[in-house]
Formats: sequence, structure tokens, C-alpha cells
Amino acid sequence: MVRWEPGTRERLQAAAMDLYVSRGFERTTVAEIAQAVGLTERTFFRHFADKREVLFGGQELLEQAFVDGVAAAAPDASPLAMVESALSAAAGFFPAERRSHSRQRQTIIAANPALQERELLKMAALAAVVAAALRARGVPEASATLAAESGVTVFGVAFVKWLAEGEQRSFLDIEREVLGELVAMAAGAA
Amino acid sequence: MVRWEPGTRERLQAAAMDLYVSRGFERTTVAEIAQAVGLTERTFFRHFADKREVLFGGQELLEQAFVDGVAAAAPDASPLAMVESALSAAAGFFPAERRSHSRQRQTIIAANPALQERELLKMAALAAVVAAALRARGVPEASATLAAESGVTVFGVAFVKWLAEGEQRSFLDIEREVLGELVAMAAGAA
DNA sequence: GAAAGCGATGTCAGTGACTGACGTCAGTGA
DNA sequence: TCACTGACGTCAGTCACTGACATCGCTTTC
Repeated sequence: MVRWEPGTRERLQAAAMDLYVSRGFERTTVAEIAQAVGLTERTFFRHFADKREVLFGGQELLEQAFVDGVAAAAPDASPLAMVESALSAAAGFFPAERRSHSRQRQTIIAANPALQERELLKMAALAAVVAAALRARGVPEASATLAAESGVTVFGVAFVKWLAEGEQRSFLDIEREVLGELVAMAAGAA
Repeated sequence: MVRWEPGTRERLQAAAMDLYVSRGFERTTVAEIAQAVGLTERTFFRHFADKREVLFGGQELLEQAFVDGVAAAAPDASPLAMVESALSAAAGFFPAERRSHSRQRQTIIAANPALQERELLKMAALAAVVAAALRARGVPEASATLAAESGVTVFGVAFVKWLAEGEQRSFLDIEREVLGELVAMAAGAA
């Protein structure tokens, strides 16, 4: 008999999601989450920096996908083409099966400014690593920042659309549509 | 003799800035801030929702400037032209005299993820009201969101540039430059 | 001009997030 | 065998934030 069940982190995440859904984020206590999986509040904080972070696992993987996408773009690609490649790479993270889970998560976040703050921070971090990846490919500072920020904006807008009721298209298709709209908008003002 | 000194809110803001600079944000207590102006912790929380909010006064005024800017754009202006108008209107908030103060504030924020989160939330709120203003002028949903987000991105990038050491140009000039770069980047991919 | 009400503040007693120090104990390797 | 490690528990403490209630100059009302 093992001393501790494996997958502590994952069990805490699942319990937190459940409780955030049923009681709401603010009305659930870290002690309750820990208790739900037979652990202590102190142990929760050994796995997650804070009560919000438990909803934001996998950030590093998403960042890596974006970075890999930038690296995979054609040698002579424009900054925006590199971003497009990154968006394509990230689309793999959101297959149709994941929509239900993502929707539930997004509902929780939408109900709490504190969680929105954390999400915005994650998106900002994402933009920062994408900008760094672009700079590593020789894109000048200003363009890199703008392209990265725009890319993350497209990602965010596409994500919300993907979650919309009745939406049937793949995440990738929606990303492409939104990116096209952005380019069209900017082109109209050139 | 009056019972209370006037300008409580402003005095709290000033004391908070001072302490955040000298001791750092995390190492200063709300009780200390209140004490510094002869008040109680409880009173601090009657003026500010939390310890971070004290650094983010004047948000409504900035939002209003953006909204007014959108409204002031030419009747046949494109979404991006409306955003440009909004950026121009906002530039009035950042005359050269304010750079020193803004720089100090930005240094505090840059040192604390919790404060960055709050700033990002404020920028997201700004984007939301700009998007609403664009929609009110007939811009379709998707374009409004993208144009607003792009505008706020330009604003943020321009703000950082404006604060850079050795930068001499006006905030408005920098905004225009950054917006131009964004349009050029998007146009290059059209 | 006394009484009533208002508004900004103080006081006090919480709750809950988060931290540091230290103890526990099954498994692991020398 | 035994030292050591890693994941967890226990405990005490700090601090952000909240609700309920008291205080008391000032203003309004009759």
C-alpha cells in the first residue's frame, strides 16, 4: 500500500473546478478543496502558488506551442506570418472534445474579476514569450511586440468565439477568420 | 476647526506611492499607509477597494477621453481612424510634466505581478468601453473588438516608449508612430 | 435654537489566504 | 542497517479585507 495517492496536483485541480462550479470561486475555501481530496490546506499551497493558480495549469505547454509555431514558420516569413504559424500550432490544444471543459472553465473565470486578472496576466506572459521568439528570429523590437500582442489578441477573440453557443467550426478555422479580420481592418486604414 | 482634513483620498494615494517606493509594495501594510496620514486601516478600505487600487485612480477619466475621441471622429471614419482619434484624445492625459510621476508609478508596477494584473484588468476594461463606443457608431462586433484591443495595445506600447530614458517626443507623436507600425505590419501580410 | 439626521471616521471582532518552521514517516540507496 | 529524501501534517503567525456598531462635528428642520 502506497503512502500517498498519485496525481495529487490533478486531483486538487479537479476538486477545485467542481467546487468553483458548485459554490462559486469566492465562496469556496482552500481548506475545502484540500479536504475534498483528503489533504491539508498547507499541501494545496505546496502545489499551487495561490487559490487562482489552480485553474491555470498547462500554461507552459501552450507557450511552448506558440514558440514552436514561430520557429516552424518559413525562413522568409513576415512577422505576422510567423504569428499565424504560432496560432496554428496552438490550435492543437483545443480539439472539439475540449470545448465543454473550456466552456465551464471560462464561465468560472467570467464570474470573477480576480480570475480575469490572472487570465490577463497569463495572456501577457504568452505575448511576452512570443515576442521573444520573434526577436530571436530577427524581427525588430517594435514589430515583435506589436505582432505578438496582436497574435494573442486574435487568440483570445478566437477562443471566445470558439466557445460560443452553436459554434461548430474548429478552433483553427476561427483563428484564421479573426486574423483575416484584423489584417483587413488594418489594411483598410493603410 | 474642521473635524477632518479634506482630500483624504488624495493624501492616501500620495502616502501609498511614497511607501510603495521606499519599502516596496508587498512590504508595506495598509495600516502603515493609513497611519501615515493619521487615519485607520478601515478608512483606507472605505476609499479604495483594495491595496492595489490606490495606484489606479483616474481610470474613468481616461476611459471617458477614449470614448469622447471615438465620438469625435469623422462621420465616415474607418474603425481604425476612430481609434486613432481616441488615442489622440487620450494623449492629453500625458503631458511632459507627468513623465516623472508616471515613470515612478510604472517602476512600482513593474516590480509586482499583483499590480501588473490590476493594470492589465484596467487596460481590458478600457478596451471594452472603446469597443462599446465603436459599436455605438455602427462598427460591427468583431471589428469593434479587434480595433479596440489593437488601440489599447498601441496605447500600452506607446506608453512604455514614452517612459523610456532619453525619449523626448510627445506621447501623441509616439502613439502615431506605433499605430503606423501596426498598420504597416498588418499591411505587409495582406 | 433644540432636535433630528447625515457623513466621515473609529473600534472591534471576525474570516480566510498565505507563509515559515518544524515534525512525521514510507520508501530508497549505500 | 541507516542515513536521507520527498511528500505530507501541524501549528502559529501575518495581513488583506469585511460587517456591525459607535462617535461626533456639521447641517437641516421645525
